Amino acid sequence: MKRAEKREHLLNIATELFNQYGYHGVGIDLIIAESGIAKTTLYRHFQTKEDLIVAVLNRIGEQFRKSMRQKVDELAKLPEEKLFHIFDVLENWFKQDNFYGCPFISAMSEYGDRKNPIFQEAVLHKRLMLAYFAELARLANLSDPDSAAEIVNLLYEGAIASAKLSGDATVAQQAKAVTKQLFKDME
Amino acid sequence: MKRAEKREHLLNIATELFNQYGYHGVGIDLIIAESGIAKTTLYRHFQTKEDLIVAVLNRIGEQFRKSMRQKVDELAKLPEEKLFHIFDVLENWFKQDNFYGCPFISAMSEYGDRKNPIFQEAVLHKRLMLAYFAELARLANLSDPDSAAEIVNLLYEGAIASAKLSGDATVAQQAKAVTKQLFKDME
DNA sequence: TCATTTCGATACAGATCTGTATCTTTAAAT
DNA sequence: ATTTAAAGATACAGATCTGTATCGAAATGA
Repeated sequence: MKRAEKREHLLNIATELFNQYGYHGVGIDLIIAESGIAKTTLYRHFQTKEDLIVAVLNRIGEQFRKSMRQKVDELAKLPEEKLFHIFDVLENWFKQDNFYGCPFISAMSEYGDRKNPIFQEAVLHKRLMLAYFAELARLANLSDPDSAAEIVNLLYEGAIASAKLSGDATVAQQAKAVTKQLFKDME
Repeated sequence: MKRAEKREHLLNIATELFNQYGYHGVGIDLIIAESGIAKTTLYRHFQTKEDLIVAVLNRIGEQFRKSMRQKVDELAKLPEEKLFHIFDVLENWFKQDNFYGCPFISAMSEYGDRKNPIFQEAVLHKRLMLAYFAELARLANLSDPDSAAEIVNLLYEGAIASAKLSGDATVAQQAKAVTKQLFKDME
């Protein structure tokens, strides 16, 4: 395994463990045990545990946003409909076996200091998601796309929280239905 | 200080610390240092740290729901309007200096096993909140109060997450406006 | 007043945490 | 083939965690 591959492998393992057991709930020792990579090597790639967490969040943030864009583009026949399909993507996420809630929300819970780089990485991802919603709202020809994006964001965050709480993926379709009702005739 | 008072004092201190720094982020030693109560005494009241966390969640859940009811009742002139005023209560919560997000959401993040009593205590509170929303939806004469409650719950949870993320309390009014628009003429 | 009992302060036990130092092995390059 | 550099395994350091054991003080009851 090459150097870059080991870094990727460490990030994959760490992501899974953090998502399931939380950030404080997973120690470096568990990550190296599960990954089979030496502790020295881990600390050569990531100077501290916080650096590792930031790297994990940065990576899954990029992956999530890219995947969201792709799946929305696949689902939507018309650009105007893309905004609604984010909830179909959510629903599939909720149905996955390794859905343990939003890693960014969890990170903010455990590292609540706004100046902490972990918190800021979470804020960055959420702001990029909000910007994406505004982009889709413009494609839907909504009169106030920024305001629409914030409302969609409320339903989006609410759906994630509710799905984790109830274990019921259908909340995504509820959020979708509300979004449709709100923006059906608001061009 | 009597025995019962010490228990209350411990719960108050623990609540504040857990909310600010997270559950794994606060050790028993910090709680006893801040409260000025002996460790022996703490462990006489709460057998384990998890028991303490469950007690904290149970207590703030009861306080929160009771306070929510009282404030909604004060704000609403008509029973039909009560459903909307939950977001005014939320807004005041968001504006407080010691708002660090929802303690129950944080608890579920850190103790993600659904069988964990901590997780279950969080689920209990959220289900009681949902039942309260349904109660208010019935007061508003909505045709499908249970379904309305679930929609309100999405906006409610979304507002909490967004407020923590952005530090902006106005999301509560956005959620309120959306709720009004959705249920204005749906009696 | 004296015995009993409850409670508090402290030290400690044992586990676990992050991060480093040491030493061996492997790989690469000349 | 020999030197050099990188990487791995392991042990360890020092801090912190939860929970307990010990011992002294204070309150209570007869």
